[in-house]
Amino acid sequence: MPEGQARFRRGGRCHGAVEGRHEGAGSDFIRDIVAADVAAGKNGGRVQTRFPPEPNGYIHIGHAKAFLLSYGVAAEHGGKFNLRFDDTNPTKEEQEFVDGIIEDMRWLGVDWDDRLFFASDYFEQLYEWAEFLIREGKAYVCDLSTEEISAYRGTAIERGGQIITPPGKDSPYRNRPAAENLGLFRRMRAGEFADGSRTLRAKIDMAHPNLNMRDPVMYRILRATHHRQGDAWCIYPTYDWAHGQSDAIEGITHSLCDLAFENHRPLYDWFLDNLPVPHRPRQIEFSRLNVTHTVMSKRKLRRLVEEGLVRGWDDPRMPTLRGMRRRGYTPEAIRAFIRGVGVTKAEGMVDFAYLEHCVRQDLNLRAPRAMAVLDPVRVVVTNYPEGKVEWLDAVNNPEDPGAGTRKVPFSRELWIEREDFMETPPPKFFRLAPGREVRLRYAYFVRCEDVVKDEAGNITEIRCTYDPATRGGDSPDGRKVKSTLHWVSAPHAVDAEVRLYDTLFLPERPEAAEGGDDWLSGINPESLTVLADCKLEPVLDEALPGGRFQFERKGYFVCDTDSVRGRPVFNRTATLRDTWAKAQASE
RNA sequence: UAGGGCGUCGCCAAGCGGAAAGGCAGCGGCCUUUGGAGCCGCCAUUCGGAGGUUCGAAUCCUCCCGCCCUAACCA
Repeated sequence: MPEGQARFRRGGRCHGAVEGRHEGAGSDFIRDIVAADVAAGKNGGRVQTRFPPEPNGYIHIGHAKAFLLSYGVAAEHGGKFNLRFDDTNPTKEEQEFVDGIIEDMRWLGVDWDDRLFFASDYFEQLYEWAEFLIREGKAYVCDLSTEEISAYRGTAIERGGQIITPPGKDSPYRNRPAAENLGLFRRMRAGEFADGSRTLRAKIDMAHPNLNMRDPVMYRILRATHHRQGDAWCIYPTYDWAHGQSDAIEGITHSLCDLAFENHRPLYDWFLDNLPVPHRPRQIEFSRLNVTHTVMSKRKLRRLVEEGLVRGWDDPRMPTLRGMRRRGYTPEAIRAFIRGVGVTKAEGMVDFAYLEHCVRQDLNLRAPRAMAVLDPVRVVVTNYPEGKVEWLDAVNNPEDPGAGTRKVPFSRELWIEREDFMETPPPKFFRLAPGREVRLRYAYFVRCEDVVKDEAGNITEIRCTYDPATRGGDSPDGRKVKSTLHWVSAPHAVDAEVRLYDTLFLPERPEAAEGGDDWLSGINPESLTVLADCKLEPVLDEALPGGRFQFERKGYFVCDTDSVRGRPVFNRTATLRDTWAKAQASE
């Protein structure tokens, strides 16, 4: 089990302070089914699951829900988890994505030992089983075109404003003798026919109410170089024909997939029932994950990448695992999020705020703090000696005493956040203002004495005096200040670029936009803000890409791979909760 | 239309005939050298709707309504 051991089972409602949801995987209808199967001794009490990604793109947080579920279910029963690439369509699949998916899954802490498989490894077995079905009179070679197959299947048509679903019609090739089918099928494999000219179809029931059962296609002729098989094949199995049998070959006991395949389950079962398979897997469907303000289909994500709407699959705004990694999300936070949303058959849309909550909760405990001024304005401490520098003690993480302390340089000239000063402050503004005293974190109390402006009226400098008796930030006379500001010593500041992110889409449900490409119109033009003139305290110059910090009062940030020595780049993972900003926004 | 699913607080989600858990969001307050964190409190007389069965229903039955999926030689 990846995290924690406690299981929170049905009927075992937790009475203590810690509820199961936070400690273990919790329970859900799938775990209940699996537990019942184990209890009933099915499969000899064995549990084996799999995750079958198609290597045609990078995986996203929705895929994480799927493989974390399958991985978790197996782990909870001491079972096995397989990674199997579903590479049955050579025209769309690439090695690059195989490598990327493996990397992303490992990052999330998933382990499959030596059980890395490819559906293409089973092509020969699948072929043999296809011949078996032909000999049994349960599959036939069909010469109908795509359009004809669709028409014969009984595709829905509109008649007088009503949609009618006509029954299917048998293909004229449906009753070819087995021997003829066998010959034709072998010639299909041998490459004697043109692409798309024939298919092998299962002979099931053209009147079946479930369209998937109306003689589904098992093989199509397709001359394309496969990323692993090269040009060894010119016929390729369809998903329906490959999937259940691959599960059977691998000894999968519980084949978990999303609701889209619920309609396919009768077919999944039919193949297994009609073949001499070594094992009988069981398919169970659950609802896929949706998160507000983003899109979750590989097709759409690919579109964003290809049209340059984002900077790549690993753009920090993307819901891809590489994007989230670059954004600074931790594997632990993602796992907590997936655990938290649960597993059901109800299709929902999880609030992005919940994802943010999960990262904050994790990072609050682990991220070392540092001071960074994102939008700097100069402060001169007029009564502080010129040239003097003091290295003051700062706590690295108030949530973790073990994180220790560090030294922060203080001097006469400082940077503070432009928004932390107001010449004419509104009633609830606690920060710096003319005549007002505030605390500079870990340093001194300072009082604003004067403001210097340029001819345009912009503030160029805030002049303050400090109280030497408040060194470290405490006043011996018990004097209180209303706020504490973060700051950076100007001569010691590290110049940096900081990238702020907002949701990629403005609407909660971008895909709800009517038809076509309308979902693209929901793109947030301000999803990325680049701050080129930020001032960081010295320790941050030593940050390594991937290093996460809390910039005090500003949020969680991660060092980006674009960083160079002396000019670090940071991505904002998430803001801190900000009740002041909220109060202002509600005015 | 046919077939398959789903409908419990703004968002997730427990609940499985004895009578509405929890988390997120929101709202108050306490505390605070991060307007962060933490802590305390509030937040569904009601479970898509209507009937019915029952001493008792979110849980069982009937009908109705709404939403999603499939109708690729994609997965």
